[in-house]
Amino acid sequence: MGDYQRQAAVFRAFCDENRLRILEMLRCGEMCACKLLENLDIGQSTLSHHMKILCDAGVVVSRADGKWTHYRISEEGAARAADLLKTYTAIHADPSAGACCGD
Amino acid sequence: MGDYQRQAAVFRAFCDENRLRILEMLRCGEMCACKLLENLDIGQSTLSHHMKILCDAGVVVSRADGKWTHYRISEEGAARAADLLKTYTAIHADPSAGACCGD
DNA sequence: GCAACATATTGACAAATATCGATATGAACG
DNA sequence: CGTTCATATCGATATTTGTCAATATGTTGC
Repeated sequence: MGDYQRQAAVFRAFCDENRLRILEMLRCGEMCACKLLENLDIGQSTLSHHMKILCDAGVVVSRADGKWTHYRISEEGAARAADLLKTYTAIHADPSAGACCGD
Repeated sequence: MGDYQRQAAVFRAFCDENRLRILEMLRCGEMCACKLLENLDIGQSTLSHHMKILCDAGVVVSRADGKWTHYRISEEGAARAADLLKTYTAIHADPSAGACCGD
C-alpha cells in the first residue's frame, strides 16, 4: 500500500456517520464496546468492524479487560491525523520561488 | 442530510488517493484542471468528478477564466476541516465532572 | 468442564464510490 | 457561424464499503 493510500485510510476513519458518533462518545473518555453499542443503531458485528477501522487508523486505541474491550481516543493518533490534514492543506509559503513541487 | 453525514462528507474529500495527490499539487498555489490532469493517471471526466467532491466539501474553490477552470485550496475550508477534526478528537477537559455527553 | 456473556470474524448482500468512454456545454477565435 | 479546445455531465461497470445474521473466540463464574 502506497503512502497516499495509507494516509487516505487515516481520513477514512472519519468518513462514516457512525464512526463520528463513536468518536464523539469517546471524547468523554474511555468507553467499552457494549456501552457504545447501546447508543448506536447498529448491530454488534458492525460496531466491531467500525472499531477495527478506527484502531487501524491509529485514532483510537483499545484496552482488553477480561471479557470487555475498552476504547479511547489516542491523543497521538489524533495529533497525527491533524498534522496530516495540515500537510495536505497548508499552502506553501513562497510559491513564486519556483522549484515548487518539482516544477 | 444530517450533521454527521455532512461532516463526514468533508472528511471524505481526503479519503481518496488521487484527491490527496490533487491537494498536494494545489499547495503550490492555483492550478488549472489541465495542468492537474497532466500529473495524474486518470481520465478527464474522473478528474472533474474529484474536483467536484473537493469543491463541495469546501476544501477547494474554483475560478472560471475563459475556457479554463483554476482551482485552489480554500484556507477557510481547510481551517474548517481542521476544526472539525479537532471537534471529533479533542478529549473533554473534565470527564469526572459528570453531565458529559448527556449522561 | 460448562453455561453465560462480550467481542471478533466470516460470508452474503445492498448501497456507495471510482473509473471510463461518450456526449454535452460553453468559451475563444478564425 | 463553425471549429477547436477545456471542462462538465451522463450512463455503464467494477470495486469498495457498511450492514446483518451466524458462528467463532475467549473470559468469567459456577
